[in-house]
Amino acid sequence: MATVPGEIHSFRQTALIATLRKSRMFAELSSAEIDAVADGCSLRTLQKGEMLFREGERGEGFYVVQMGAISVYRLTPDGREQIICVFRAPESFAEASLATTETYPANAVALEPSQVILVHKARFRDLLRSKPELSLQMLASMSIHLKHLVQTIQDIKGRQIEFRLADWILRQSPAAAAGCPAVFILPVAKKVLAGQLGVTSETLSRTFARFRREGLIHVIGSKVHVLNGTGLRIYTDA
Amino acid sequence: MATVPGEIHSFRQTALIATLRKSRMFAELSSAEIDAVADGCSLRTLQKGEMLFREGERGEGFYVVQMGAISVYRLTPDGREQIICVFRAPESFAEASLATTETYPANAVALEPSQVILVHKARFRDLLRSKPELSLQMLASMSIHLKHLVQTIQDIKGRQIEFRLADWILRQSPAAAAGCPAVFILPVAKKVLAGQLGVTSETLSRTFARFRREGLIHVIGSKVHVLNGTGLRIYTDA
DNA sequence: CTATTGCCTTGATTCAGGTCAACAGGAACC
DNA sequence: GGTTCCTGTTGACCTGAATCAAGGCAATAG
Repeated sequence: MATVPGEIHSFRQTALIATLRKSRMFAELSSAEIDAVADGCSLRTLQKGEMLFREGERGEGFYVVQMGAISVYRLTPDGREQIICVFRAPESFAEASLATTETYPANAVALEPSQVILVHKARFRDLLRSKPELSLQMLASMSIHLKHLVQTIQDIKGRQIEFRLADWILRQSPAAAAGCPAVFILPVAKKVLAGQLGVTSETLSRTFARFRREGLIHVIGSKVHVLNGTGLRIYTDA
Repeated sequence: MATVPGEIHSFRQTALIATLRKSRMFAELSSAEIDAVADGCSLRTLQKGEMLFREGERGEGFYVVQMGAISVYRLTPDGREQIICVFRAPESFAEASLATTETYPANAVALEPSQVILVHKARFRDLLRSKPELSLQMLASMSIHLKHLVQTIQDIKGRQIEFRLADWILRQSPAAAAGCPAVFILPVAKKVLAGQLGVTSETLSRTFARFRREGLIHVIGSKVHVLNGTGLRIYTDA
């Protein structure tokens, strides 16, 4: 992108490369290969609430989150937003835009101040042609998203927020899942979490309240105390 | 798979190659390349109701439908089946199994007597390594599925079967979508269609009944007369 | 120190769609 | 012929979650 003189540029580049290396897709590349990928990237900084892309825009490439959190969502015809997935470092998303000339099928917005790495389409395609192994990584990455989406579809129909919230809580805190009391901080606003779980914030609030009433958890602001992980299990097993 | 002597084998092979050529993924390959792909394939014939694979099984590769219809679905914890997608010739599915060592994340069953081509994983991966362009096709194919799933998630939450059914009907019959009266045959049993649309068969039945009462369609068995496509539009636009 | 604004909680009400149950028409089979 | 099995239709009822509406509580702005 913008040419930045020496020192700063190399600092940026170092951070960028470190992120790429942490991402699943590029984890197994050699230094030289990562450098090659990094050359086809640019960095974008986003304010909280700033859009990264919108549904219908031409895809420029795919993204790797370096910092912050990006919510990918669609708007239902009646205007509500259905969050498809929230990505954090060092996850990648919108890989699909690589393969087709089509436009992004969803919107992406920064939930907090964020930095994302844009991997430019054309340059990356060139790279793919010369590095067939890379394409297997891409396929793997996309298949994980596919699986995730399949899971989401299931969850949304598979009834009961109790289930989904209990499951989500236990995934946040391995200790709690093991049965020990534990505390963790909500990584996103409750409003956003509600979106992720596919319900309104009112419903999420009520479900937290129910868990609290049953003595399973204790919520203070964004701090969640899991008092009885085993009790939550009951919901997920149901 | 099983070696079949001369004539029959080559007949099979010809049909198989014809199907591969029609599939989006292999459409742009040369004859020699398609032959190479076909060498890594085997054919499987399924009775109606026969399982192709089950959730949790090791993925042997991905499939191209040659004949019939395959329903890919998951079971919700309470035992209902959520159909993810129904595939017909010459669509391909389960591409995701190529990239990872993981197991199939869903079940696949033949809705009618069917034939599918199994593209073996290991052999196809070898091919990918030597033909990087092929991997772009793969990526494109998977991104279409991704997009489809995103759409499905949206539809399931995005309320109102009226919408989904009206939309589905209009997609079955371009003529009806254009506003002309038209007739078409349901490609699957109503029960299955209900699953695809994410509702019970009772609800589907009632929705058909409503459309009938409103004079939009007329259903006799599996024959659907669209009387007023424009009227159906109203639901989809809402 | 008050307003304003955004986020969260809680209650009352509504409604789409699921569940249960009864029944009708076919198709396949004896 | 009758039986059984299967798919569809329709009705009665129930329920999970959305919607509407009213506050509460912080944090920031004036």
